[in-house]
Amino acid sequence: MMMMRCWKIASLPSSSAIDLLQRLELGNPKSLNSLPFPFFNCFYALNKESPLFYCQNSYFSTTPSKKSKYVFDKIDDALALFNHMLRTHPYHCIVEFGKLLSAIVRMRHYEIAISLWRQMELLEIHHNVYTLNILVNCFCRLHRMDFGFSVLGKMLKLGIEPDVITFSTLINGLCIGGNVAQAVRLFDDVFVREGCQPTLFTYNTIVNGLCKIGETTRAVRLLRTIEERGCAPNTITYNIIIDSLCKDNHVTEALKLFSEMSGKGIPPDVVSYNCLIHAMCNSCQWKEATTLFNEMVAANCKPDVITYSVVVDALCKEGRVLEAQDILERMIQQGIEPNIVTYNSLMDGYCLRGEMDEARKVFNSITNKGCTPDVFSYNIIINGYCKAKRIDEAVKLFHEMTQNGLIPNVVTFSTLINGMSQIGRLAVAQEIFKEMYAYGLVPNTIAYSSLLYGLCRHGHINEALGFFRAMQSSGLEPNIVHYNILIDGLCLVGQLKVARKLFYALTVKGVHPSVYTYSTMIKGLCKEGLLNEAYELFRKMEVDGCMRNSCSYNTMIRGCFHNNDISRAIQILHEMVQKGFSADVSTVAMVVDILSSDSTGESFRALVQKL
DNA sequence: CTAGGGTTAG
Repeated sequence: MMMMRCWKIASLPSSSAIDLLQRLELGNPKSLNSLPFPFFNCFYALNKESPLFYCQNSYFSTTPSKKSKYVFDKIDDALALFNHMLRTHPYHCIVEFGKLLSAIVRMRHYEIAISLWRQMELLEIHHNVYTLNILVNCFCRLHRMDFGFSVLGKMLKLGIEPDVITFSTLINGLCIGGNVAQAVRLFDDVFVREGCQPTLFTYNTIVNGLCKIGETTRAVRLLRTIEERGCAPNTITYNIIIDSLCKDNHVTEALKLFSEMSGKGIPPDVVSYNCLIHAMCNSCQWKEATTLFNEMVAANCKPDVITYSVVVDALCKEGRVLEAQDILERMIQQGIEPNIVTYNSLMDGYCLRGEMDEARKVFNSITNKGCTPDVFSYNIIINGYCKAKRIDEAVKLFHEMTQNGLIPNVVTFSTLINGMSQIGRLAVAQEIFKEMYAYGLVPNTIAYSSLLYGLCRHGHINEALGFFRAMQSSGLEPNIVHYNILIDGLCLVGQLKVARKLFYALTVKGVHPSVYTYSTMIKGLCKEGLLNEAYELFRKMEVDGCMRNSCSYNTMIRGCFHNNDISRAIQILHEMVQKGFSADVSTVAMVVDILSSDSTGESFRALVQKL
């Protein structure tokens, strides 16, 4: 740590280091080592633009400049400072306490910030609008809007007038909880009816809320309203909408807004480019992604760790892990250190290819690279082992993560449940499902579907139906994946009639069948020899607006083979090839099987030759 | 003190 401190100071030009210290009234660098007693570790930054000044085992005896803020690398250091401040009499001014609370909030320790806030209150350290706003924000982040609004009441009782930040924070809280309608209502109440002046922060919060619930069109309308009201949108306003348009697959519109902002003199930044590059990479438009990358460099927007991580992730998802490795090396050459997200993407890339030993190598090297595996890292590698049917290693890592102080989440549990379901260890899968509650977690739709899948796949259809009803009683709305699993499970145990009934009831339930639903139903019908009905459904699905994919064709062709309708199989095979799809492994296996059989092989060959 | 971008499960 000592070395690190020296490096930090040494990395500053000496004149600016001394200047910095003088502004902090801490004397010259040497005096740091002779400070009275080890106390706390903290970074003390003058402001965003200033270099960080690392200060270990020291404390500040004087009040630093107004713009300064605390940056801690450990929560304990923040607590040590707090305790120190409580022991100092008379107390530090509330502004200093506010800065400390704000540093804790930046570390996302909302509960701790609330607890310190309460301690201050008990010690009759008077809060101001700043510390009250921080408290509001903490409750908002913890999804406790009820308490957030109580703080508003408290402010009024204390005679402290809530300001635009108080309301913007509350509006943001409502948006975070998906309660955008209420957020808009609060906005109208405060800023329209009461005639308060919203800031761009307030508008951007609403724009973001609308985008996050998929109301991008409304967000664009709000962008126009903001302009009409004489408030100039900024880069962030545009970035929020550009990102949302990209995620909705409206990349053309996103690009339109992108050029619009430049035209208005609102400069795109690294975030704007990252959103667009992300969209291009994910849709395999590599040429466009490269153009944007070069453009951003030319526009003096330096690609950052997120830019490179986006590219690494997209390459990995395409199975191009070696190219991803190249990018990773290039980013290091450019002086940008990969972070845990970059390594997680790379690791997942190997997992997706089933190359678990390579994935493990990445996992094991994370610590050496100066990063710490997080819950994502463990979830990714656990999933990799589950998919590779190496369940023991998955379980071992689950225990390892808890030993390392990481708290498994719903994804961890769902992954393990699915892994156990896949290999038929249903009792264990059910145990893990129950274990979730012990961790204070609430299973979501995916957690339910993981176990539902196991029950169905292994023929426990009645248990599955009961479990499905339990999910509904818990207030979760079933989606198409649940129905796909149930329909498949019903077909598997020969309950075709029930499966069919469920299939035709989907639209009434307001759930749209997916390509997979059709394939499942077609497979089920073929299994019971109802080839004509299956074929009718195969034709009808596109009429109903569900485009056939490779899986649909393969399922239908296998169904034909299964029912010995070779000529129909060939007809559909022909159509499939014309559409640019190809036979999958099990279809090819069936074709090979038929070709090698004496009875049908001959006629099959004859028919194939006619194609 | 309030607003934006990248990673995981069915």
